[in-house]
Amino acid sequence: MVSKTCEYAIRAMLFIAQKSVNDAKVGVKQIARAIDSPEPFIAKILQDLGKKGLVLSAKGPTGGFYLDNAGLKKSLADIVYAVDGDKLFTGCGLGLKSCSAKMPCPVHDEFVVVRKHIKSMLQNAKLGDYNTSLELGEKYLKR
Amino acid sequence: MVSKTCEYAIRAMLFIAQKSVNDAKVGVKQIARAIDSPEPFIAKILQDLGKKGLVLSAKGPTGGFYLDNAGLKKSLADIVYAVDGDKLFTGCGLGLKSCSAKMPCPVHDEFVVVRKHIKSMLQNAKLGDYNTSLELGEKYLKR
DNA sequence: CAAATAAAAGAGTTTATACTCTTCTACTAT
DNA sequence: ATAGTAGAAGAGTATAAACTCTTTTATTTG
Repeated sequence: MVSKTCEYAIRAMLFIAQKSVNDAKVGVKQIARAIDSPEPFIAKILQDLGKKGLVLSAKGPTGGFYLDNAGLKKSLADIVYAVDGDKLFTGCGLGLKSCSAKMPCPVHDEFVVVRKHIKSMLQNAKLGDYNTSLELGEKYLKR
Repeated sequence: MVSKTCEYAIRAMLFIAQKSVNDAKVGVKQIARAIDSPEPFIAKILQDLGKKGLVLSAKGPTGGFYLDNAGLKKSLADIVYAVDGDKLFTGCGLGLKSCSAKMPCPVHDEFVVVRKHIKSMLQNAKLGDYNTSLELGEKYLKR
């Protein structure tokens, strides 16, 4: 559905969101532990998201990654788009380049519905929405 | 969503279905041309589907691949399952191995709904369902 | 200012997927 | 029978995604 890189990105961002409620910052090491990912790999992904303005970072002691209020309102769809591009939202289900309403593949109409479903689901899921359930241990980011 | 191999498989099977209405058989060369795929690659995929009982084949002149009535009633879900396994239907959206209702990732519930949607869509789409629209040129298998 | 900490950057490796090439075997029409 | 057609099989290559390692640069605390 989404790339592995994107899965890591979402999990990391949800963790950062959880820790950002009181202006705290989290280092890569802590993030990697929390989401059970290779540390240098998630570091790279976050650098990328930082460049694209989806996460803030500070260097030096007590530095790390964090989100402001605007960041907490970003959706999972924003992350997916930044990491994987729009192929999940717009590509053809059978891999045809010119697939469209005018020149549809056999399952075009069905896929349009499914994709809309996925898109709206991801757009409705905001990074800050899961803080309390994560805090309460009702939802998990690893294993 | 599905692997490229699986996309080719579906397109090839839909083409074979279209040509199987009057007991005709189609060769790999013709299939490759019709769905615009590398010939040896689709040959291999179809060999595999043949072993799994999803498509029939005959050797020699006038031989090729074809489907019987039972085969025409198979769904796209059967093809996806044969080629990609069940990861599309059952895997976690964030890549967690132990994700379940008991130990859910943050988006578990939403993904369950989406996956059900995808699954039922693929189960409802039978190989034989597209013969007339393909014949009429309303739907496309290449480009 | 110095030391420690943490992100930034970029090159390098591994692994899986996609795709190709070649050879072999079976079948069937003439 | 034999020649032509078509599938079967398996090894081999290319490319992209996933992941790692090392070095550099910036910042902040003492």
